[in-house]
Amino acid sequence: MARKPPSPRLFRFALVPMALAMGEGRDDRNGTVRRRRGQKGPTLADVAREAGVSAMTASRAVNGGEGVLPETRERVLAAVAALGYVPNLAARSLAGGKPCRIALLHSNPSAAYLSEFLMGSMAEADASDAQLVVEHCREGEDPAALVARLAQHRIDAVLLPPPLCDDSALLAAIAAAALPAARIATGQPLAGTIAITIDDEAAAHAMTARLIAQGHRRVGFIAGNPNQTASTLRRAGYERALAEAGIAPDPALVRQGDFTYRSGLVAAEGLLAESQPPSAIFASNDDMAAAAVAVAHRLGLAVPGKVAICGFDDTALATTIWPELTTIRQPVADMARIATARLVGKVRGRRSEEPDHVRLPFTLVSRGSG
Amino acid sequence: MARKPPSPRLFRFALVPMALAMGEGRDDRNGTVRRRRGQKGPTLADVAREAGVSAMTASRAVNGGEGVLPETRERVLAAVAALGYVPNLAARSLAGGKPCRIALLHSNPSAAYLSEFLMGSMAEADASDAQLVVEHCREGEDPAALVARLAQHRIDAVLLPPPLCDDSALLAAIAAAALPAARIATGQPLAGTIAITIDDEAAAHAMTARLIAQGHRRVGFIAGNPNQTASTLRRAGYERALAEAGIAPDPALVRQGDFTYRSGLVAAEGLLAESQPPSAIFASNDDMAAAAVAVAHRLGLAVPGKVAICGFDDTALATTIWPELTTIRQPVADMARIATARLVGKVRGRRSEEPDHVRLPFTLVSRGSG
DNA sequence: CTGAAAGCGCTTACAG
DNA sequence: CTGAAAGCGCTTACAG
Repeated sequence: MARKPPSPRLFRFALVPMALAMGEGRDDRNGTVRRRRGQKGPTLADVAREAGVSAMTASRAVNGGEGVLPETRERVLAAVAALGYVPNLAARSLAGGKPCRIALLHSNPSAAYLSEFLMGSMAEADASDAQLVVEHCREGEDPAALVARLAQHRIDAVLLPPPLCDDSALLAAIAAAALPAARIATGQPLAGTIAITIDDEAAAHAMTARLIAQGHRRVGFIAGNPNQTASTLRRAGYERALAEAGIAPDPALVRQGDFTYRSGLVAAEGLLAESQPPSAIFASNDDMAAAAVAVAHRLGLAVPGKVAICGFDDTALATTIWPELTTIRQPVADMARIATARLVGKVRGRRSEEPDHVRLPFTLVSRGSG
Repeated sequence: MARKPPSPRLFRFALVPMALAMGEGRDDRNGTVRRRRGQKGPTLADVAREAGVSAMTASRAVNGGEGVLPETRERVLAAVAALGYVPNLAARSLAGGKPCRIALLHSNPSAAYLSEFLMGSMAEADASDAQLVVEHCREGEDPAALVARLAQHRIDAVLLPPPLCDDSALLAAIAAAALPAARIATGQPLAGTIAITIDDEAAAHAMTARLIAQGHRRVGFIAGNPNQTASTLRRAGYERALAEAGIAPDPALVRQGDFTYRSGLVAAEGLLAESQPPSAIFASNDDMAAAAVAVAHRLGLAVPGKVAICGFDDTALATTIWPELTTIRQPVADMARIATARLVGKVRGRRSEEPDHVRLPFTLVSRGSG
């Protein structure tokens, strides 16, 4: 016996609730409807249904929750937890319409610095739904060409770790392109760009003062590459500490380095060959300090017994060699994280009351070398 | 005089072409239509219009171009170039429905290795439209908890650089979760997982054979941490080279290290204190080789004059110290790139005829130390 | 405070 | 070989 077709009215009743039950009116009842489901986990719609609200409200609750009744918000968050909902970033960024691509420009691939920097940047980019792109700048590359390349890649902002943070030609090209930029660890913040630094002068002062407090009166100093503005600040900190202790600066105790181990070798050899050699050497970075340690050992000088040696940066090398280096640690990952967050804010047009220049605290790490 | 309303037919004609001319039926003629444009550059639709094809065809031409007339393809590509079109990754991944999140798991943050690894992985992830997530594994973390965390983050596959590539408990948990994994630089490829390696045995053999060819008969060896399978292979290569040269192995010339500088210091001191010290030392990594150089210098032994010293890995340290280390370079970035590409292929269900184990060529880098 | 609708830019079925 | 339509999961305007 043939079944009677349902009346139009009944049919509609049967259809609507089912569709609703399936979620967002999707039609799963027959094979004629095309489906394409990429995501494995639950979607916002699933969360909304679970919480008994609209997708909109669920979205609002998930993102900050502004303008949502606390009670509603709780309900949505409970659904999120129950379902194990994780937002689909692609959908979010497509719908949001505010893509944000940030380029990390680097020329001097100091691997240790770069990897810590990347950790911070990537974490922040991930959290802010921004995309991080790493761009290597070739030595002496034309800044204009570089900036053109960035435009081609739809870069919205740039992260400039040292030494690029102090490259004035590059800075000018970036400014000309009106690209937001964040300079990390520069010694010379500029108006119009974000600068995340530590107080290099204060850090160098602290290290030198510590040495003086230990009784050292002849403290040698190995300066960093003058192409980095932080070098000047470190030297200024050293000189101020000396002055405060009433120690007359001795030009013979200051040598120019360029941040390389080689330059540290030369500088330390010079310092330790002085007729009145220093009893302590403060190098402007760890590579040069490590070189000083090597020279001391070669000369049979105990470290720190005969000569105390301190570095700056707390790179991997500081804890690789023996004795391990007393040095200054910068919170590189945090600096990168903050710089990235600021840039995302700028790109997304967030109105920020925060100052463009952020100074993070450094740490004097006391280890065996001095 | 009032205008006559257009006939229905005319109206439709007027509407359709205008909409087409505006692109994809968007209606820009009055303010009542809501717009929301996130992207700054041209879209695929713009390219399609410029090339006089449908968006579909433009899409096909842009992606590989399978099943598109060469001529059509050329036209689309010309439009891409003319407009400076760059695909919107968010849209692509949302529509593609094949999101791919790859986690880079690391426990031993050898910064130099990690940053080079990241460069390769990020570049490939970017090109493949996959998302790279960096996950740090705490020392002795419960593998099951880690894998659960990965699931929570919707990770589709994992990248395992050393030493995690050899962590059997972790490997088991990953296998249990059916997560595709790529092990990089493991000494022991396994069925079911991707392994990207160099031939550690051959590399160590080459280095040792070179030393022997230089006239060294007493070649010391500092072994690596046994928790990395590559350590065994390096030692095997050293022993084979000795055997091939007819040199009887001397147990006094082999010391156990653990890849740290400290362990290299101890091993080198032992080796050089032998009554018949080696004239060359081959350390299983650069940190230990650098330590050996330091010990030699402290003992007043010229490097390589009195004792030649070689390392393995070509990390930043190899070119930081003086003399610079002769060592073996692994193409870390390429290894990471290939591993990432393979993983993306697996996740996207690409049928691959390629073997699961890929061996890349290494390079013996000859520098000043030996 | 909450929701129905449209849309982000692209690709996947499905047809020709 | 090519295309019109639907849909990916989410958010933005716009209304209540």
